[in-house]
Amino acid sequence: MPNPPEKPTLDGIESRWSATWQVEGVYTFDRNRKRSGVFAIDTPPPTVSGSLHMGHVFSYTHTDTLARFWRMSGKAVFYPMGWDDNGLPTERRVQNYYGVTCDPSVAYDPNFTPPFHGDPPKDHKSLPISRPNFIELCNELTHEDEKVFEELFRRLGLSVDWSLLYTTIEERSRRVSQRAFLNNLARGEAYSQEAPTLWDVDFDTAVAQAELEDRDRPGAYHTLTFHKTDGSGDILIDTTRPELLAACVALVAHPDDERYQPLFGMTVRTPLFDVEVPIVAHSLAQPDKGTGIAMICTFGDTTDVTWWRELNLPTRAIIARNGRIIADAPDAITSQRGRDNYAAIAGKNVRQAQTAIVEQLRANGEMTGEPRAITHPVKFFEKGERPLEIVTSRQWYIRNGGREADLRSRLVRRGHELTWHPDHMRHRYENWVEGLNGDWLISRQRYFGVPIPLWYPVLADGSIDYDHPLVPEQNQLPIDPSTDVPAGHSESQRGVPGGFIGDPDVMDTWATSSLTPQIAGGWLDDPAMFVNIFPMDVRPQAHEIIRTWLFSTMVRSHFEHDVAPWSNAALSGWILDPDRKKMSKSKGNVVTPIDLFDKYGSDAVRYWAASARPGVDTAFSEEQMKVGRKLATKLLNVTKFVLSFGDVDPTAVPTARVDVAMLNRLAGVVDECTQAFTGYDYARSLERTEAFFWWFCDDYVELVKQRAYEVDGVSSADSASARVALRRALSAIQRLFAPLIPFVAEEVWRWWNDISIHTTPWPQRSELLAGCSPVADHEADLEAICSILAAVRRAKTEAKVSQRAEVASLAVSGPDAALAAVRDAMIDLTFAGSVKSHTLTSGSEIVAFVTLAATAAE
RNA sequence: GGGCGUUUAGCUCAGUUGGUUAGAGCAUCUCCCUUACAAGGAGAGGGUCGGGGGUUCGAGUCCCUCAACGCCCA
Repeated sequence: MPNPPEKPTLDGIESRWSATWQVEGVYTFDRNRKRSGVFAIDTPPPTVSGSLHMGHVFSYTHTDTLARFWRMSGKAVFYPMGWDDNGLPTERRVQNYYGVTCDPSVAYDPNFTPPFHGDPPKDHKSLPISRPNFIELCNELTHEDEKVFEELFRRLGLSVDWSLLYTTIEERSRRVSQRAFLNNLARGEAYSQEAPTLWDVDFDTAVAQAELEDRDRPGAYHTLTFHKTDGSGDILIDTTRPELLAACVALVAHPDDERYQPLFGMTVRTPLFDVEVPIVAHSLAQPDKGTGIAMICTFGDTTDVTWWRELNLPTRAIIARNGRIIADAPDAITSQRGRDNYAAIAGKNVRQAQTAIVEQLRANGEMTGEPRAITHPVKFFEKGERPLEIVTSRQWYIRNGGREADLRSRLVRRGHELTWHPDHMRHRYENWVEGLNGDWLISRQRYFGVPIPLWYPVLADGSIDYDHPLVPEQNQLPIDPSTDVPAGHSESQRGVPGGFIGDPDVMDTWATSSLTPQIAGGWLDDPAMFVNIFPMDVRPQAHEIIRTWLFSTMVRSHFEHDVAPWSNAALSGWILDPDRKKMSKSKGNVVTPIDLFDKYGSDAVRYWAASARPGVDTAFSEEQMKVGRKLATKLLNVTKFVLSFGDVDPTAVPTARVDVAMLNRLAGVVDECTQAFTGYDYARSLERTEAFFWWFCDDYVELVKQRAYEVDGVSSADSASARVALRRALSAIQRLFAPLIPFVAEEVWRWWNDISIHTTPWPQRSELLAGCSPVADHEADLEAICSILAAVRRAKTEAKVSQRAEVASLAVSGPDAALAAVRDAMIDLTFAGSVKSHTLTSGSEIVAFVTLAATAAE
């Protein structure tokens, strides 16, 4: 027996149904289902050290609607959650929160307590602590942050199976990450190399190409005078980095540049340092930039690295990892004045060095004119504050096609195997892969991360043999080579000749998060389940991390499984503020999701999110949330109305023309929504459902209400038709809304059902129309009938009378087919419009003449 | 500089393979307390579909071109 409450309300439905879903295990993944019966989602693990914002709410809602649709469609949905707590963002947050820094030279203190828990005073000088203490704090704080995240996502109504939760630093992830790396190593896909590396001097770590960004920075061209060694004069070059003059190894011009063609092969002497360098030709030199001839230094930018490599130039590095000029001058500087000039910049940072060099150049007359200010793009680590330098260091790489055209094209083809939502996002992937210019640098000189699981032999002379790393046993994983010991060795051999030393580095966060399908899916722990979920169905994510997360996941899967890790990639758009700017903290336009849940309800916020087309940047709109709340309220009320007739004979069949027509229209909506969701277009499904729903409430329900009530003059058969049609429609409508506004859908469903709507099958055309006679053109029928209803309403509105006012006579004329439909619906039109008498006559166009009854006031 | 996207009503956006008079919501205006719902309902006004050119019987939709805005990559 249906049991709607006396006063339906949206208050408290989130907490009530969240709790019920948890208890009933509504979202528990059935791990016995075979691959064809599974829909598997590679959920993005949010960075827990960051804050929760509307962007999360927005994109995670999109994924959840898909999960719910497929679950109702009979799939076992693999929908895990993960927390990305690994890596630099967590380190930074821990430093700021507790007022500490990690110093590996400090000894572990088992009784350590941090000086602060949040908001250290501004003048606090951060306290150096040991690496184990630091990692303890990282784990402690991320655990707190994760609780807040889980609370938000539960409140949002994500249908994740929380028993599948993983974090990117936990034991399982470290094991998967190290195992995958060792597999890459064994197959020759990972290698270490001493090479020029992009280096952040503040974070003191190498960074990868994918983490770079160009930022426009002010700079200045300085015109330097180089002296031809044959004494035939000087050459002027423009540079923005005169401080690297001591690192100059050549001058370069374009091979087609007629101005410099005669000089190729000659040598010049550098200003200040008197080093003889060749003049070389390379097509990357830009004739229209400055004087058209540039100095090559080791290393000022990535072009220098290319020139150095392709032209086989010597190395004269002068910048240390701390961003300062190293103490010892390159051997190539031999003149006394050169060594004196170098001594004047040694130990300075690059800005100070530039000032000093410019002074020296001026004093020696080797700079022409004044520096000319320009703005130019400079490479930064995306999280960094100072320009990257390039230093030479030993690092680990995973091949990604950046150095092999063959692999590159195979990875491009892998991208073609995906269905992209929206489709044009495929170009981002292709552009990125085709533009790679080096392999993926995965080692980071940091602390909180998955260690590179290797040791190296220390040779008799104390040098380290990087070419023959010692590899752990698989059952040892995960290891920390700074505390664990390789097989056949003892701790006493650490760091001594004839012994070993652990790799001090950790892997980049992406090197682990590129394995989320393997971590969440149980690659190592639950291979029986893994074959049932992998390759997964969909990777939902933000488009700005196609080059990092999506691509790196593709690389790992390509190597490990020789397959694309998913069949679909769904790229979410951004949230824009009402001025079409990307929402950000600094602009002060960020709204807290919890406040919006409190204000409008989770369903209303989801409604706003689900209204956005897949992949489209979307304006933040509280107006849309208000509309969503209205919709939820309407669903409560109309459900109460439909259920107010008590039990309905399950064998009853709709017979009235308008009832069958309505169900046919709804069947069409069901088809459209099924098709839309199958194509990942939750927004279209919402739009179609919603449009139908408002028509259903405003026209259909108003038409049949009196008949359903079985007021005087209505037969019980006609009444039964309306009641069963209402009931069938209600059931389908609630289920169509369930993926989108799951709380209110569950609320109204449970008024008359025992099982959760979210595990109830998705509606079907056949159930709506079961037993109904076929109709020729239900849309024409509905349009004819509703046009008469509208005409009656318009007449009353224009007369400024109540819609209850009586119609003395209604004269309808129109084509026979339309008249037939109107005739069959006349009982409804009569009650809905308070029509006292009517006539139906043939005509060309359907048209109604409405004569209102005289009222007492007139 | 290369790639991609967007441009439709005051605002936010639909408009699928070209096909009646281009739609919705919000906002505005008018009216109505009708027993599912006033956190509601009925109705109205509002657009040379960014500019220009072309293909076609027919273009918001296809082609060319220009412009503005945005994003990704150099």
